Amino acid sequence: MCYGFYLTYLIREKEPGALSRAGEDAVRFMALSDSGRGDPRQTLRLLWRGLAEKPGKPARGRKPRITADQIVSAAVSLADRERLPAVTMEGVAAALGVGTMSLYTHVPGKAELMDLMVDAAWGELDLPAEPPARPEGWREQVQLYARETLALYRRHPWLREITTVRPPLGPGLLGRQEYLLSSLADIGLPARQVTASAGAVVAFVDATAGFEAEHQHAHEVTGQTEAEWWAARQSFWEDLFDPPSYPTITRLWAADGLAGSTAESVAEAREFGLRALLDGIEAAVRTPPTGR
Amino acid sequence: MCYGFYLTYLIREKEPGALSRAGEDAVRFMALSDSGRGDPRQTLRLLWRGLAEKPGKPARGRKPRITADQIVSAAVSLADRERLPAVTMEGVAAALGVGTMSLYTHVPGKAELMDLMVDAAWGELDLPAEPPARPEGWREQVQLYARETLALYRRHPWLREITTVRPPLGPGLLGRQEYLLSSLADIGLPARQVTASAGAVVAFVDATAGFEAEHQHAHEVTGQTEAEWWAARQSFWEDLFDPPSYPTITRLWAADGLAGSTAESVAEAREFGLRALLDGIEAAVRTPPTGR
DNA sequence: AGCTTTTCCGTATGTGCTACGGCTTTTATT
DNA sequence: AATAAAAGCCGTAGCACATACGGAAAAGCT
Repeated sequence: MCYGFYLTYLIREKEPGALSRAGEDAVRFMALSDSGRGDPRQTLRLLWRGLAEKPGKPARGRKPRITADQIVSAAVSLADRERLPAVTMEGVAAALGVGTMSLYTHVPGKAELMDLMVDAAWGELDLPAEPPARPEGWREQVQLYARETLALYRRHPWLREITTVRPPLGPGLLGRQEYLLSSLADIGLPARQVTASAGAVVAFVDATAGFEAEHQHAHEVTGQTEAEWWAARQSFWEDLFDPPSYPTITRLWAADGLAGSTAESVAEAREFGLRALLDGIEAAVRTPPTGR
Repeated sequence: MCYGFYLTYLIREKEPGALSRAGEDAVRFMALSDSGRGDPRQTLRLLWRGLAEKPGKPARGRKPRITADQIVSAAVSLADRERLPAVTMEGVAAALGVGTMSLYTHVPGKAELMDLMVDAAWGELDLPAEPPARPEGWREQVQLYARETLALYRRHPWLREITTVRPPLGPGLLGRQEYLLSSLADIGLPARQVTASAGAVVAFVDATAGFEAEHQHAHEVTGQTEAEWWAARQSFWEDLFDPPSYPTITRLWAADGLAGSTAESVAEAREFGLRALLDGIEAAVRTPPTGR
């Protein structure tokens, strides 16, 4: 999750000056869940497999029983249903009715499969580029992004479990970036702040959407409701929590005005925060804060 | 990462009405990296092991060679140096010079160890409760939180790799919540918006700090600089990127005004976003947005 | 000394990724 | 046709890791 500053990458680097040849990438660190090691060229070709379906292919050899697309969507539905740990090469292969190792004919490895899953998911966003469907003001456009992202995370809560510093350069994420940047490009900010504000929006929206989605799915997957989770920890309040040490928590607890379900509170924080963020961006348009 | 709405939990649930007895929690889903399954009681006791060092302990049986604290800090330094995947029970035990299985005497399992690591890390935050060291205005207090959090993530970039919907109820996280809530409790917002704004702040600050930290450490760990990473993907720009399909990205790229290193851009987005968020909260104080 | 309690840890099991290499299927060449 | 070449399929095996189990070792108690 937190593709926060992806756009930063997208924009900044054009320098063709290669350094390490890197036909074989250094083993990428794995965080959250892994994503993209191996030969980046190959992964890129897979990410953009929609294009470049080379037409005059000789097509020799055995006919493939499965395609990369099928593998990706099988993996995605597995993850949708049972979360990321359930996505094993065995499981995906079984879902397709082939042997485990057959997957490796179409996909370099699990990390690359993750990249493909991520980009496929982001590609689902419906962010119209043209006025009929596209909302009018930039605020509305950003809010559409926020809504779509929340819906996306709800459909695919596992998105949150895959890191993306140095994310897949695929059409899905690229499309998202284009949309957001185009929304913010001409509101009157200097270029630098266009990037900054877009980065801030993505960071906030992704974080809150991811959290909310995971929160909701936690119940479905564990079979444990939030109330049950708390109940199992009731001894905390009885034995360990020391009110004088935490006066504000205690006070707010006593005041209680907050009520509502946790889900509601989370949603409120999301709404409130996004509005505040947009207000702040708007203020920056009127009065350049740093005066750059 | 994204402890976003932790405070929501902390405040909302007091209902003692237990549901499932749950001496044995349902297997908790693992996201990002796992955290906390097993008997919550035992984990809680470990989290608060600082207190409750029962004084009149008979102290029978073999003397322990290691303590939970030692295990946690060994795990933390391992993670600091080599990231989360390097934290294996074997590795931690080896660092302490004991057999692998000895760890299980002091810690129920790896998931619980993660919880302990997380709470220990958050406990490092230096957030003074009293005026001498504590800044004056609430904005400054929140900014102090942001600075401290950024520093924390830089020290412990693996924090980002551990999920925390339903996080460990330990002193570290509790302390953080108390600080933030106390900063925002009396600025003039209704209780409900105190929670919302605190949630928004935590979501944003955590997301950006986590991203920035991971970004920086990516280089150190992989040995691959960002430039190298891009170089390995140069073929993307040459063969796959279609400028007409992404006009804004192309335009901003051409404009280039953004310059600076990616690290700078990330930092800018963080600063810009936090300022905007605080501005928005301040505006909400003056003019209740929903009028609740 | 013998008993109890607590800790230590070797072994074994299960899960998961993936390298390897043989096999099958399909097309091209002679 | 017969043979070669290409492409895909997948069984086996190796390795890494968490952890259940159970016995050995150490410390105090009676």
